[in-house]
Amino acid sequence: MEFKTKHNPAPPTCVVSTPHIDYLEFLSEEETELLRANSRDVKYKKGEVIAKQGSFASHVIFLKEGLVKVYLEGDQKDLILKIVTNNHFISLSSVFDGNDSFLYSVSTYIDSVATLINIDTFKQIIRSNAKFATQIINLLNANTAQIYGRFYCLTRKQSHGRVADIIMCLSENIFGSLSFKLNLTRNDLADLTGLSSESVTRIFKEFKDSSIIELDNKNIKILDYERLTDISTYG
Amino acid sequence: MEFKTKHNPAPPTCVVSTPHIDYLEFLSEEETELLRANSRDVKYKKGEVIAKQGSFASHVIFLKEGLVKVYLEGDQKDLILKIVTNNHFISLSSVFDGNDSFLYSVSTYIDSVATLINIDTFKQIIRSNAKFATQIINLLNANTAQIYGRFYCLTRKQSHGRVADIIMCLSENIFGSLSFKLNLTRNDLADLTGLSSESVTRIFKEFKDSSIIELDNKNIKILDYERLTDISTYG
DNA sequence: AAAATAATTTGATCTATATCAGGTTTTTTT
DNA sequence: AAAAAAACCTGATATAGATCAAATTATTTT
Repeated sequence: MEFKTKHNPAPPTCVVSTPHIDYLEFLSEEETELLRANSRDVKYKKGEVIAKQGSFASHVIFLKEGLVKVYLEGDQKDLILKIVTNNHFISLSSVFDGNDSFLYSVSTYIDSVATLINIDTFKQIIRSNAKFATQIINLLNANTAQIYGRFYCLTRKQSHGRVADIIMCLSENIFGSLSFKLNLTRNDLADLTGLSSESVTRIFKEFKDSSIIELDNKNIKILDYERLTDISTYG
Repeated sequence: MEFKTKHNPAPPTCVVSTPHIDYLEFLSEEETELLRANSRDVKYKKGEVIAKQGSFASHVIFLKEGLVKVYLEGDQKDLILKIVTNNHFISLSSVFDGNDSFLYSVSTYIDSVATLINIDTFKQIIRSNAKFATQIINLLNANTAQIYGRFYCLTRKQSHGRVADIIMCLSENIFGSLSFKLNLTRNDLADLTGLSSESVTRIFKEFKDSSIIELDNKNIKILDYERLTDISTYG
């Protein structure tokens, strides 16, 4: 029997997959109350912009419900940094002295609810509660690890590997199942993989023709996970 | 007179340009002593590997002297995440519960001295000193902002823009002068820009021919900074 | 249900940049 | 100083994936 050692275990490339966060766990009753008093839940419809790159970040955003993308805008095409699922912080990187503006934009894929937490309150708690600060550091690091993985994927892998990556990441981290109904357009997938929508189409078809996935309109089923992994690492 | 508003000020794409850090400033005498007792300075020669991706991170690395690159290894070509200059932390992202391994490799461009700080000691201080933790969070965020900028550069800009970026970043953040002697090979530059060394050569020549830079062997002088900026944003 | 709109597929072409191969210059070693 | 090795430059060619255009299929609106 072969003993396989996993080296370089690849971080997920589309989504930050930290466990759901009960951020209140590390706070005293007082602190919890303070945070509650300075938070507000806001509903967003599908496609709406929650945060705009460059604008003043007066709050930290926690995604209570929904699914959003976090992306960089620039003179060229947008760059999607990550997808964030419910019960995760979206915008911790703006908790940053001297530059209280959003580094990126955030918009919703589906109807969503976000908790907006006043940034000064949030900072104040970080400055006084080292346990909480440690947790935040851990989250920031998980985020960094994921961004690195995605950075590597988009700069070093070619089209087939990228598409394989995104299929696996959606399956594992968003839908939690080998078969799922994709509520993203080919264009969304193109944005996510950094390819053109035509290329995504073609590669999906190839995967289908070689029975790696089953594909019926928007329904995807992964048939050969191992081959997908191979394509991801070597393609 | 035109009033120019800078929007989307681009973060540096090659290097983390936080001010030099006196990380002891936020520590009590006791803590400073504790840290000192659990730190060690180590000398590295040019080209040596200071940290290896995937290996156990038993310490946090602070670069006291020198110049290093931080890069991801993978099945494809390496990806340089950043350059780190003296008096900066190199490996904060490994201060991360549950995954105490280096996310990346680090190697020196020139002879360097690193302070290796025991990771448990470091974590202990973070957990008990919220001011210090806040500082670390700020550093992590500065790092994140820089990685985003580089991510954007390498995935969205084409060759000319990338070369322009790297020239400007080296000038501003590493050498602090419009003319400098490059102690990096064309291959290093290729790695840094994600291009082939031949492409770097060609683009350097084009920039020279259109008097954007002066180029004599390894000596570079920026003649037309504005044009370089334009190329960076639109090229 | 029909019409209109949007998304997807497919094939043909184009293009930026890599790769390859050769010669030249610079740097290092002897 | 000569020889060897490394780095660099230049032109020719190859290629992955983008773009364009037109046809088909889904979805939304009327």
